[in-house]
Amino acid sequence: MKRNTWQREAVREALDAREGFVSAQGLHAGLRDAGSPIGLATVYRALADLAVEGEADSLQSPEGESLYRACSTGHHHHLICRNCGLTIEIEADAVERWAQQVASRNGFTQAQHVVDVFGLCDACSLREAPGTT
Amino acid sequence: MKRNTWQREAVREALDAREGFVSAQGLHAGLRDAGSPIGLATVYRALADLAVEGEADSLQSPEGESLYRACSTGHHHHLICRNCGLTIEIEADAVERWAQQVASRNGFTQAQHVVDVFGLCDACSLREAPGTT
DNA sequence: AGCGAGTTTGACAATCATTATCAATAAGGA
DNA sequence: TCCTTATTGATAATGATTGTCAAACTCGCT
Ligand SMILES: [Zn+2]
Ligand SMILES: [Zn+2]
Ligand SMILES: [Zn+2]
Ligand SMILES: [Zn+2]
Repeated sequence: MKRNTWQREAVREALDAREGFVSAQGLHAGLRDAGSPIGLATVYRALADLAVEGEADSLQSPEGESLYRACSTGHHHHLICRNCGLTIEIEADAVERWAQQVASRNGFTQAQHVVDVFGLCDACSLREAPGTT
Repeated sequence: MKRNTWQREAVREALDAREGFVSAQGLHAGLRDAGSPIGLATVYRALADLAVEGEADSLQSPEGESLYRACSTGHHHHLICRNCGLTIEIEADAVERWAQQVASRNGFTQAQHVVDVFGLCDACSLREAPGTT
């Protein structure tokens, strides 16, 4: 049976408190800094569980790290600033349909998909673009 | 200046010979099995270069490995069988436009996107589904 | 063909995120 | 409260990827 521990709750809360995506390492560091004695392995486990249960979204950063984020509800995708990490959830039925179509049209079943858009947010764009340096 | 070595050529050819995506480790193993004395680090470097030069596509497997594949030309996405690795290149202007739109509509610039569909191919679907096992 | 500066290679060490261990702890039903 | 057993966490192990650096090689030049 699944038990309730303060650790799992702590991870859930820490995740909720974040704006964008965080790595397990990052979240653990944050918790430790906040005084929690929670262990690293536990954070990994808790995040993996949350992701399975649908309470968290997960994706791979370009560097290969697994990133997590508290997930509102339902299936959606993300628009992520690769400079400051700002994340915006986006829904796009059109893309969902397209993915299904592409899959079945090619004889594929049990289709899943990875759809994420990375870029520079409004604010960060200004700092990168101006100087034609 | 960039020099031509048999190693780089070997990697390019080995990659062309593959059907789906391969990991650097996998490609290296294959080359070694074929009798080549090429080093692992070199394969990593060659693949990274090919990816930058646009001669290879790269993506992260769900397990976090970097996978590479000889890339025909131009920007496109993939439909990948998560059982046998069969890969189909797909183009979808609609998705490209959508990604751009989502980005700019939210003030993002320099948008890139990750769009891949995973599923079970025709053949693999049969072996997984039948027995309600 | 022979030379030499500058690249590239490759064996091996170093990183680094993630997973496995496993004894100690604590959750929750009886 | 007591017992069973899931969970925790310090630490070791794993495994992919990158860094190191001397030796080998490329290629323009003579
Ligand atoms: Zn930003
Ligand atoms: Zn979707
Ligand atoms: Zn491709
Ligand atoms: Zn298949």
